[in-house]
Amino acid sequence: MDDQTRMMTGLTGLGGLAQADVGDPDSVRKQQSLGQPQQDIGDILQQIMAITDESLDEAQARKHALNCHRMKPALFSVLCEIKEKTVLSIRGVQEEDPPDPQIMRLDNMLLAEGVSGPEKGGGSAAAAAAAAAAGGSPTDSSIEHSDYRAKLAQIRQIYHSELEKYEQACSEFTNHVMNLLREQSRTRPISPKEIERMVAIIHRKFSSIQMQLKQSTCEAVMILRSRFLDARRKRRNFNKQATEVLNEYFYSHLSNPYPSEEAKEELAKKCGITVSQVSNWFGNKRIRYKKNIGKFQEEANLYAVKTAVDAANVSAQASQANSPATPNSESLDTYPSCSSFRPQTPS
DNA sequence: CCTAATGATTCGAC
DNA sequence: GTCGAATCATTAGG
Repeated sequence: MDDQTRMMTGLTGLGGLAQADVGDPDSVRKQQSLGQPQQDIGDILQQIMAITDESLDEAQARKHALNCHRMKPALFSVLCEIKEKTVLSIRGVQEEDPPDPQIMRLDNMLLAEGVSGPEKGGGSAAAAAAAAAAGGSPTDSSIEHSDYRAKLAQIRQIYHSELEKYEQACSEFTNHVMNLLREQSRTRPISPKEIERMVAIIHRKFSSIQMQLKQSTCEAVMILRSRFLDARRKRRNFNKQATEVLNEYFYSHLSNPYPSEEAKEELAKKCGITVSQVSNWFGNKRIRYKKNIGKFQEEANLYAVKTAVDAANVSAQASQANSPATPNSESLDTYPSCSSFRPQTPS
């Protein structure tokens, strides 16, 4: 008990850590059970206290002596343990939290947009598809496309350079702190675990900064995208030839105006538009025709005649010697109820 | 400027 | 996935 009080008086003024050290019943028990080495510990602590009053050279020498002391590792680990129990247990509770759903969402979006991930990846492909669906002349869509791509590349570049900056700063800072702590661990009870934890704390801080970057990048992409989508709505009417081809198909298949995938592809190629535009066109055409058959009567007759003439020409060429060409009466049908679709046209 | 036409989008049903 | 239907947004024509 004598030594205990001596230690306590020696320690007064060391601050919170020292208070905690002696206050912890565990530490008291440990120190008491050490028996003889208590003397050594007391001495060491006295010496530590005295260091502040000494000259730099003296202190340095003393520090070295302390570091070489046989009891140093034991004392060090005890102090680390106590510190662990008191201070760090409070701070280190919320570590290893699962990946933030928000940051995962942001990551996924950036990946999907082609901002993060492999160079010139899916994002530009998506943009290409969107641009292709934009319609109008091919030059127009490619202009929009390249515009979008350029803007996206710009965002991408900024994102990556910022990210790199952050990562560099993070690793620099981490190294700095680690070196500092390692250096200090020679005179302060700092366990490797604590250093590890500190690194984790730093990384958390930096990743929260990264999340802000990701968030603002996502916003930028969204704005770009919405602008692009707005641009997409700036439609162009199809050219006359394309409309003609589509109408021809529609009125010659009036009984079943549902082109197959192959037929759509064929029409798309002929008209210089995309398959989805062909689908849109037929969707619109069907509903609008059905809504007002009368209005489309004239148009229907026109195309019926046209296909009839074409068919007549073809059949005349094909079977000149065969028989007196019979005009294709079916294709002249203008009412869906009368016309019957069959794949009779020589293709 | 008003209106019809038209290409694209969205939504619910299948 | 496609389809019909309603709707939006732009274009074209008067």
